Amino acid sequence: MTKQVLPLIEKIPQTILGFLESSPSCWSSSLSKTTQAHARILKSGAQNDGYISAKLIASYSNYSCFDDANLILQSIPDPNVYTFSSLIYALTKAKLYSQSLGVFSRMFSRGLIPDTHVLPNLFKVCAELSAFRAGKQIHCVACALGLDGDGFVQGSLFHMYMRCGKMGDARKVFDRMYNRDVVTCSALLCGYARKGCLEEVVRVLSEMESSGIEPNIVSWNGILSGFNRSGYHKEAMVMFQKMHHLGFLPDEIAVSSVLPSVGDSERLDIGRQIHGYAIKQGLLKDKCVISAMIDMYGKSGHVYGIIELFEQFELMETGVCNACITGLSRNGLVDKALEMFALFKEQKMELNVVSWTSIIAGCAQNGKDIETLELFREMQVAGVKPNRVTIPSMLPACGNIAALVHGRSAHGFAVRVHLLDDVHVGSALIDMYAKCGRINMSQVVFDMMPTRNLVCWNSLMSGYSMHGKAKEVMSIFESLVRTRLKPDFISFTSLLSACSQMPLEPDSCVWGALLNSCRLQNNVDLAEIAAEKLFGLEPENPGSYVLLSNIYAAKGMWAEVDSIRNKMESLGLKKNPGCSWIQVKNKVYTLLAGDKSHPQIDQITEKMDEISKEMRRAGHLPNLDFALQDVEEQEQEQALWGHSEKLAVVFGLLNTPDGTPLQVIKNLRICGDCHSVIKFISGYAGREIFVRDTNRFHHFKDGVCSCGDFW
DNA sequence: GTAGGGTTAG
Repeated sequence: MTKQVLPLIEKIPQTILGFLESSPSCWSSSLSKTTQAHARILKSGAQNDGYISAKLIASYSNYSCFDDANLILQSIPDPNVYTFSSLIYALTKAKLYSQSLGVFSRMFSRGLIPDTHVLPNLFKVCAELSAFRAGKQIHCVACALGLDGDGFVQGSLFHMYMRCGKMGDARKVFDRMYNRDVVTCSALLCGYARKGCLEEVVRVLSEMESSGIEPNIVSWNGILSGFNRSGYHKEAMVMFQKMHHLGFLPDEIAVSSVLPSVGDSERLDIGRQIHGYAIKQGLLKDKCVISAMIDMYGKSGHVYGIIELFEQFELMETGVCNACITGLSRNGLVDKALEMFALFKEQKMELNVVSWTSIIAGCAQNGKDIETLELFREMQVAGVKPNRVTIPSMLPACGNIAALVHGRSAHGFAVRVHLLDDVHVGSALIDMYAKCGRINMSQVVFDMMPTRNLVCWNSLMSGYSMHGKAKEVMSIFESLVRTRLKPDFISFTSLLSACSQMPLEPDSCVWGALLNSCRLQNNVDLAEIAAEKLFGLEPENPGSYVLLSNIYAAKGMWAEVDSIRNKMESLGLKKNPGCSWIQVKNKVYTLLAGDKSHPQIDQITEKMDEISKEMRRAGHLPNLDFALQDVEEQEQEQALWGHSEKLAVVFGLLNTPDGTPLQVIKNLRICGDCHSVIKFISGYAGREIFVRDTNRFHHFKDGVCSCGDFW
């Protein structure tokens, strides 16, 4: 019997002592033994004894019967610290942290004083919940009770502050600890590395040396992983070299901890040296080393490195395959990545959420929007549950092609699995809704976020700016300035595109905006200046040539139009073909400008004729300023009717029930003629029509457009 | 009954 139990036993009546002296199996060898013991206790009237009830609580908790345990606690008229602490211990062990804290607060409010046994449990709870304030309060209680010199209390307290990232508090506890060993020192080293404090790391190392505590491989690996995980790449590489220099041979863990930093710094030279070292030490059998090495080559743009390592590694291991998919997509080889992914499926490889998210992100980042959505569906069919990384990876694809239905269902999923607290998920939703024309939903998502970072604010501002809502952008910017966050380049870009002060050196975006205003104002002279700047800044972008040519064409300056066309030809630049997308019944259809091979072309032409006649009858004439060829009027008119956004809208009219809103996206700017035709259709056909072009949103309703005919 | 190290997805 321990010292603590003996005084308790002296107070226990004789009948109860009988239970204690019987073998432990009588209490807790099975749940039924516990229930039997419970029944006997109730019969003997011993249930109100603090120690006996504590043992019962511990036994019930052992079988996760926390309700029974709680009931016992509540039924005792006069529970003691030991009774409460047995439940606190059990709940903490079962990771029911909030409940554990709840029991503690009940205990504390009854005036019971925590002891050196309860306190470590409480600090562990605070550590797991990152509940720094609660932890600090309990620390104060411990100090007031004079219990903060206890080794266990100090150890758990130190751990709690470390987990909460409070290095100052952790260090104060550390300095008072008498049982500092290599384990505690390693934890401290890792904590400082996570904060990027190279100086502190070096100081702790020298303190260890002077107090005769030798750092081991785990200490070094902790330093490496700490620096690496928080993005201190240079520091991670410095410490890797230092460790090697001091004679510690980096092992598998050291190598896989430092390689991500090497890749992020694009230090292919260092990466190759580590590769050589890994071969020499025989570390290339380890799956983490292989994946990290593949990842390093991928980040450094060395595709052959990826393939070579992948082919050398004999095992088909999920992590290694995932690293390959990411490495290939990162370097634009998304088709190759898709090919590999198909092969993995064929070979019945175990594909996890990282595998699916990797290929989904690869597709989304390489313009394969439709594939992205298909893979997202396929993933769920395969029984792999998307997570907080998958959702923000696939949402941009929904935004790009305005696949509102898919975006909404991803939103619904995020709600069901409680992902809305995540800033990445939130920002991606804000962006998706804005691009799908639902800026109000963007605002709703933003308003409901519990915490917001700069990306969330920027997404909302760029959303409003895309919708031409300058006032809103400015008022959001003002609110942003009132927070602790600091607006960055992106915030200012949204603000600038919404208003026109300009404290920065104009870049291609600004000159592009100016060129577009010249088109609106028919200002050829200024347009030529802006276009010249753009030709210098982005000589390979056909957009600025086309825009200037449009301005000439609108003024009937056909010689200038020709000269621009010749210039483009001599530079080998081609006008991007006009292309629009529309979603009909969950499927996205692509329509190309002037495409006469479309299966429904006859119906489309017929419908267009009908609309054209109706328009003429209503007094609208086609706006030939936007026809870009110097040809006869009738031909020009036909070219206008071949514009992809008109084709898409008419296609939508034909293939959806009356009254269904239509959603179209265009890869170029919408032309003025299309704008007035679509405005007309929205009234004539009674449809709400959303058209998103490369930089603006147009919401047509009852013959009017949200942009006020100015874009 | 406290306490240290790894890869691949945004």
